[in-house]
Order: sequence, then C-alpha cells, then structure tokens
Amino acid sequence: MNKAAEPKHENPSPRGARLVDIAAAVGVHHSTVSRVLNGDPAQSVRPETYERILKAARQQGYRPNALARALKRSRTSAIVLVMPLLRNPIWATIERGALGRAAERDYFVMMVQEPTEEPRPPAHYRYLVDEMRADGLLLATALRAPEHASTDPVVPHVYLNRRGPHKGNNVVMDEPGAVRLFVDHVAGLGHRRIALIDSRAAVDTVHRRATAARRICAARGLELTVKHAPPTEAGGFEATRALLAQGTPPTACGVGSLNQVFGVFGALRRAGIGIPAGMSVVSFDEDECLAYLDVPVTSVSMPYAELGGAAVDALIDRIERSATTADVLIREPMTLVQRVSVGAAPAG
Amino acid sequence: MNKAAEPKHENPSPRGARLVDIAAAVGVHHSTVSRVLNGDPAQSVRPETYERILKAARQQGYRPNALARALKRSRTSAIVLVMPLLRNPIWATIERGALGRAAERDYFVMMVQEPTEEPRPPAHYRYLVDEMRADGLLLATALRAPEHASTDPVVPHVYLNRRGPHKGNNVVMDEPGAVRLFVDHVAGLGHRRIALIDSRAAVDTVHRRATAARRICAARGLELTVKHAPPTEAGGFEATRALLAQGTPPTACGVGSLNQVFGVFGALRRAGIGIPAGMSVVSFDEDECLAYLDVPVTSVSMPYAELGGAAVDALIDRIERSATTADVLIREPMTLVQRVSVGAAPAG
DNA sequence: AAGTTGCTAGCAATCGATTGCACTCTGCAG
DNA sequence: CTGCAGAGTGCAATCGATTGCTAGCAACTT
Repeated sequence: MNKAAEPKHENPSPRGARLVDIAAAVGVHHSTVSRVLNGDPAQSVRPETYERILKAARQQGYRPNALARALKRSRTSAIVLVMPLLRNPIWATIERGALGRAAERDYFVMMVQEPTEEPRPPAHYRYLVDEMRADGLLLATALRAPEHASTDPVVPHVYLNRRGPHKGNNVVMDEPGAVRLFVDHVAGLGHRRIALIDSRAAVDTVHRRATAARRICAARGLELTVKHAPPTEAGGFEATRALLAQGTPPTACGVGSLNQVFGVFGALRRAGIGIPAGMSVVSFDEDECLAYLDVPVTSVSMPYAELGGAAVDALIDRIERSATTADVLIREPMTLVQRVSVGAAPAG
Repeated sequence: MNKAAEPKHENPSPRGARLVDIAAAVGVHHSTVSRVLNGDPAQSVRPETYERILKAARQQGYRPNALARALKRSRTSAIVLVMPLLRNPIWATIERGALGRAAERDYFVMMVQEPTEEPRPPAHYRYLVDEMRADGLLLATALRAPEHASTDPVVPHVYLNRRGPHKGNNVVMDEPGAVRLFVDHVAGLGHRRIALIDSRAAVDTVHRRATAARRICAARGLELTVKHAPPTEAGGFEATRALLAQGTPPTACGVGSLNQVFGVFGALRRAGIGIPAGMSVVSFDEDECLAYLDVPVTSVSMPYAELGGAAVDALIDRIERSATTADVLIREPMTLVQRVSVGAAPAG
C-alpha cells in the first residue's frame, strides 16, 4: 500500500464518486443525496438543493455502487442464465431474447455455461443465489429432470425450454404444435412413413417432440420411426444411414437440430437419394443458411427470442412478487418456412 | 466443557447462514470464523475450535456473501465479456475458452451483448466497473477503434479479437498467418487471380485480413480483389455475384465468415460455376458442417478457444497485478483443413 | 402567545465480511 | 513474585448505500 500521490483532490476515492463525495460537494448529508437521487417520494427537498445535488452528481459522474446497494436492499438485480454450450443457433436466439428483456427490466444477466459433456443438476447452481451473486436462476440446461424433487429452501428459478420436476416455473415452446405443423404438411402431400431424427431422449424438448409425434402419427394412422443421435453433423449422418437400412425406409423426415440437417443431407447424398424426390426433409431449427443449401430446406420457425424473454419475465415475477406463476407455453408466431426440400410422396 | 447438544441454531436469516450464525453456533466471535475459513496465516486457533468452526460451517452450508466480501475487499472477482450477438460460431468458441479460463481463476463472467445494429464505443461499458459490478472488461465488440484515445480514469480492459487505440491490451489472432495459409495453398495450385470476401472493413479482423492479403499478394505478384459485404448468407451471395460480374473473375476466393460461405455457394451454384472446377473456395471459419456440404469446404482452423482464454488471462493480470501487459498474438495451432473445395487453377 | 403543521434535512443503524489492534490468559524465565 | 512472550480471541472500524426516525425552523391556527 504505497501512498500514490493523488493530484486531483476532487475525488478522494480511487474509484468513482460516492454518495458522501457529492454530499460533501453540495454541503448536505449523504442520506439526503440518496433520497434525491432515488426519487424518494416521502422526501421533500428545497428545489435549489435538489438541483445542486443533481448537478454535483452529474459533474462527478456519480454511479451508485451496485454492491453496497444490493447488500442493503438484499437484492442484486442480477439473474443467472445457465446454458448448454452448443453450436446450435437457437441458443443464441434465446439468449438475445433473454438479455433484451432483462435489460428492459433493469436486470443484469450473468451467463454460466453448462459443461455439455458432464451436465450438472440444477441444484448445483444454487450457490450463485446463496452467495448473493444473483436473485434467481434461469435454467436452460437441456436434460430432462430425473433428479430428486428438491425440497430444500427454494431459490427462485425458472426452467427455460425444458420442464423441471414441478409445475409453475417452466417456460417451454409448443413442441407438439411444431411437430403437428411438420406432420400435417408431409401427410398432406401423401407421405405415410415418417421419421423423426432427433437428439437423445434425455433432452426434454426431444422427449416432447417424440411423444407428440407418436401420438399424432398414431391418430392419423401414419407409420413413425424415431431415431435418436447426437445433435451433430455426424449424428444426423449416422441416424440417416440407419433409417435407410430399414426394409421400407420412410419418405419424409423431421430433423431436430440444425447440425443434424447437414449430416442428413450428407448421408442422403452418399446414398444417391434425391431431395425431395427420394426423401422429404424438414428442419426443426430455422436458420438463414437453410435457404442457401444445394436443396433449400423447409423448416419450422419457432419464436426462440420470445421464449427467452418470457422466461426472464417469469423469473423476475417470481423474484419480485414471489409470485407462484403458471407454466408458460410459447406458441406464436410459429410458422412453416416452405422451401424445396419437401415434395409429394413417391408413388407406390 | 459445555457439551452443546447440537443446539441447532435456527438460522434467523431467510437467506443462507452468515458468519455470525456459525459464530453463534460455535460460541466464538465472527471475526475468528472469518479468519479460520479464509485460512488467515497470522491467526492461531485452538485445533478444537478450528474443527468446530469448520464443522458448523459445513453443517449450516455456509456460503460467503460475495457482495459483502467484494465491498470490503474492493474486488468483485467478476469480469464482463462484451460480445456482438452474431450467429457466427466462432463467438461461441471464444466464449467457451473465456469462461473456462475464468472459472479456473475463480472469476465470474458476466455477459453483455453488443447490439449489432448499433454498436457502442467501449467507453459505454465503463459503468459496469464504476458501479463495481465487475473488475474489468473484456471487449470483443468487432468494430475497429475510431474513438478518441480515452485518457479518462482507466478501467482495466482488454480487447479481444480486435485492437483498441492503445498497445498492451490487445489479444488477437494471427490473421496474416491465416491469410498466408490460404494464399500459399491456392497460389501453389496455380491460382493467380484471388479474391477475399469478407465483412465490412470497419471490423478490425477484416481490416487486418485485407491488409495482409494485399501485402502478401503484392509480394507474390498475384492479382487480388477484396469484396466487403455483411457477414450473412445474403452478403456472401451478393459479393460473389459482384465478383463474377468482373471481366476476368478470380479463380480462388477466401471467405471471411461461415454464413457468407453459404451465400458464396449459392451464388456459384446459380451461376453454374463448379467448385472447385470454376472457383476454389476457402473458409476462414472452421466448422464441422463444412465437411457435410455438397462440396466439402476447405478451411483455415484457428484456435478461438485459446484466444478467449488468453484474453481472460491478460485481463486478470491487469486487474490483480495492474500489470502493463503486452499485446498477445495467438498463433498456434492454426491449420489448413483440406477438403475438396480447392483445386488446381483452370488452365489458361 | 402557545400549539400545530409541514417542510427540510440529519442521525445512526443496518446489510455481511474483513482486518488492525488490543486484550486475556498461561507458562516460564529471571 | 514480577515480568514478559505468545497463543487464542474479541472489539470495532470499515466498505457504500438505504431508510426509519428525529429535529430544527417557519408559517399558520386558535
């Protein structure tokens, strides 16, 4: 601690100005400054004092110390977003939606990456709230909840794009709706044998899509094959090869993730199967690049930014009003982006 | 010897246990607990007391309040990562590298998204340090620094994948090396007219690549065309069309971003130009999907995770040791991933 | 003239952890 | 028996902001 010569005596603190600094400049008590700056309605101040405080605060570039404030208020105004680290662009979209909404509501978002290879139970992230780094958790880890229903002291949290063990704090996409869009479209074109290539069933969204697909296909008398594979190019490739090895392969398939789409295309190309002549393909992830592939890919476009925003809203409601919110299902706008990878079923 | 029959001091705080709670349970002053838990070397405690403190802390699941600690220590152990919100997968990789390194060094990372449509100068993010939400800034906003050299009170910060107005706090990739890899490869196959399709020149990485390309091509007597376009599929598409409209179009091109690659492919396909027969293509972003396109794309693979990690190291060094670090250039491992989108130059 | 009201503002406790300093014991040397 | 060292702890200030309560003072009411 060598005494660094501070040439500027305006601000004794090495950091920014504090309440006491501007109080000293104006000649009032710092509590008065606090009330003025926070617009305390119970406080009345002479207009002149008011102006001088505001001016001094501006001049000194006052920024409230978020730590001290949070400590006193017992509220950090920060939330943690726990996300898997995947290349899938939907996560970026969800993130954008969440960050935007959080900013609107004056919250900070701290990101934590879920190690994909070794996912942790949501309870693992409790410490962030216990250490008072944040007020609540936005859990976007992909896996379904096999864990013990956590009855320990509850930390505000909301599950994003997955369902947790309890009702009331889940914000999810209308996956059955997306599946129906896909099935209706291809069934309308005469396809009777349908496939779903998706990530592993332990992923909640995948589970819901697969369940919905089975229900919908059963109701329509369609034959369904579900293939689970890693959400990568290689995963899509292998799943497609397995599909083609069937006696009577499907003629239309929905693909759960963008990366798998590339693999599906690769496998069909290698097998000499034309798209959509030999196989119709629909992606459940919409991305601009799909329009530029050798065969532009039809996809189901889902409102991921809204999903992120709605999850933030739900979490903040829980934090601020300790509200027992209801599960949120994001439906709109969900559209089928028709390009050319879907065609009529082959005759016969 | 008071045999406290586990008086189970009901934690009066609605949040987790505090130092005073475990101090009360053990029957010592909370300052003693603090020293024990922090392993203060200047402290001597009876082994028995030591054990009881540790046990009580464990029992009550003590978590230090990060806010109070940071307030007292004047250090938050958190850094902010400011990133553009782009679909480009390199950002996810940089992020992974940064988050991993930060975790190793016991720092938290708070993400802030740079609005892509309306980028802000780095100074805009100062408030995060001024409000003591973090100790420093990792600036990964893409634009080159046109701003006035900021001489105001310095906040610890490091520029990531771009260069700021000053030396010493920039961590960048060896873009000239990447360009050389590309040019050497295609020149070695006989190409004499080369193009670079990249984002706008205001982006620092783009500027460095373009500059390097001009220098290298000039030195080798190669003809170079640089096209700037948005880092999107549409951008790559348009740039390629413009290129093909030239009297004697180039026969090999490097493409700055993954999304543009799709556009380039689309435009070449539409123009009936084969890859690599009519045009060799190299991507400056490596991604697994490139291997699965109809013509697998040769790319330059760069160590983005290392870049993110090195930037975190540089920033933390600046924060903790207020060190005047040197600029960091990430070179290794940088490789040319050869696939099939590059071929010999057309004869003539 | 005394009491009441309203405006303006200060005092001090508080949030939870850290840390320099001081204090109380023992044991032991002088 | 006195003094002193050192082990083992406690006290209280501190970080910066918030907020319930108090207090001075002027104006206004009976």
